Amino acid sequence: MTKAVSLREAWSGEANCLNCALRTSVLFSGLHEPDFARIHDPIDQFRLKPGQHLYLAGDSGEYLFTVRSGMLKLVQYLPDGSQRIVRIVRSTDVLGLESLLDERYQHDAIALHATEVCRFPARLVRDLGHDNPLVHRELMARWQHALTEADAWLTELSTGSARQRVARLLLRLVRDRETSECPLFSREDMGAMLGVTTETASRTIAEFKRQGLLVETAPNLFLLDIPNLRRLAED
Amino acid sequence: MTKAVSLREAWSGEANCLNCALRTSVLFSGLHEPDFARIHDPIDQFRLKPGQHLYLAGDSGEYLFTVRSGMLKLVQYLPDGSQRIVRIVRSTDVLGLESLLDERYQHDAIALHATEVCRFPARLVRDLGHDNPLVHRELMARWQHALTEADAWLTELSTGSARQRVARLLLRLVRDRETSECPLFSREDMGAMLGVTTETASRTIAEFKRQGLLVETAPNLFLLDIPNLRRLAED
DNA sequence: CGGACAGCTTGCGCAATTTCAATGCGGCCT
DNA sequence: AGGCCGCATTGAAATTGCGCAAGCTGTCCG
Repeated sequence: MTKAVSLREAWSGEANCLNCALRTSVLFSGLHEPDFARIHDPIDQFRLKPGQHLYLAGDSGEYLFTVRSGMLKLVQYLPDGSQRIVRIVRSTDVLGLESLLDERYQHDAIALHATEVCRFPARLVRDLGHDNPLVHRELMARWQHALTEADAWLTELSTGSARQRVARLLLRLVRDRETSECPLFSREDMGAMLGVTTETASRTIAEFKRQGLLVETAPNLFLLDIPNLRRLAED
Repeated sequence: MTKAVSLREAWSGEANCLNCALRTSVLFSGLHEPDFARIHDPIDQFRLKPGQHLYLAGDSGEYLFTVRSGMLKLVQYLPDGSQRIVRIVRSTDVLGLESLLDERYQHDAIALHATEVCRFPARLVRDLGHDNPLVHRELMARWQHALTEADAWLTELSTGSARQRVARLLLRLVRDRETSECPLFSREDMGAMLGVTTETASRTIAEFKRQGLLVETAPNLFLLDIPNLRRLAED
């Protein structure tokens, strides 16, 4: 099944940006009502099931996306076929910035959970960013944010023992969240995020569960013992 | 010795941007002669000795820099004091993009070799990027480039065995270079780039030398056996 | 010249992680 | 119900990289 078909199946309607619930926190927070009149191309929304991809590395990127809900992974591959997850994006995050430069997508973007996204033509965002200083600034901020995230993955999730990395990943997943409840994903994905094997990820999670640092309230939904995990992460 | 004093000592004059040898490849490649008249603030140049820092994480960033020659490392620290080098920047690269957003610098920027940089007030770049679409685009391209580098460090330099990482680092250092000769840096820095210990970096380099994959033509200057290193890196 | 010093190298034992393989569990399909 | 499949888990052996300590080399400096 090709990507186009796959994404078409995920189509869930046209967005009404003016009344968007996320409007204050997304890319277009700098727009005022008159600006919206300039949006002629339709803004489509999509609903992705876990495992479904939004785009693949090398696709010619003519769209940016913002995440309304859910979570996606950005994956890169090595020549030997091994994969590394270089970032995860969640609500209000932006994907596909590289399309603003007419570049092809750098990663596979694959949903980890059920996910909703809005799609913007790159040309539209380029034009808006051109004329509207707030959008321009917001774009820079998005790029900087992605960069900060990437750097954090290098320092926090690619250094130290497996136990430390897992602890840091868990803490990162609940940061800026109201609850300390946290949906996890497959052990294989965790390994690919942390640069360890699937088995090590599994063993570590299992060990945390035995030690009470994690409580599994539902399949793959965990309650975290934040203070103790933090001690583990920083030590 | 404070940063200000340190940098003042490194001052090496005011730049003549209009006649800059790197003008076609730096941030301002989109500027035409009349634009340069708008540059009122002086553009200063600095010469850094190895180990000297350009700025430190947390400094309030009012300047961007471009590298004229040499090499710097961008370093982040973990709470436990361990450090990780998240990027290296070289000729024509830009540092301190975060200052465009009034953010504090995210890393320590420290010279690895003798290094020359130009310094631009963030305000100047912001204004130019505002009015000149080419500068605007160039800024986005710089951000994207930094992001691509960060992702490559995650996939290439933080995955696989120590031998593979070292090989990939070496290859990366000579990419887009005319020669396969390559100046290295301390084993400690190599370790911090690859997420391994100093000893492991040392052992691996020593082993490569014994195997003839590296020939040390001068202290810390190496000739690479690119085909065999590539085989090692990809396998 | 001698000594301190810093950085590279190396040896050795240990701990962590990988690798390969087996087992178990739950959902899903027929 | 039975069987299959994907995924998590666990075990055991093999490997890798770490941590610590010692030796080595070249430089700087008195």
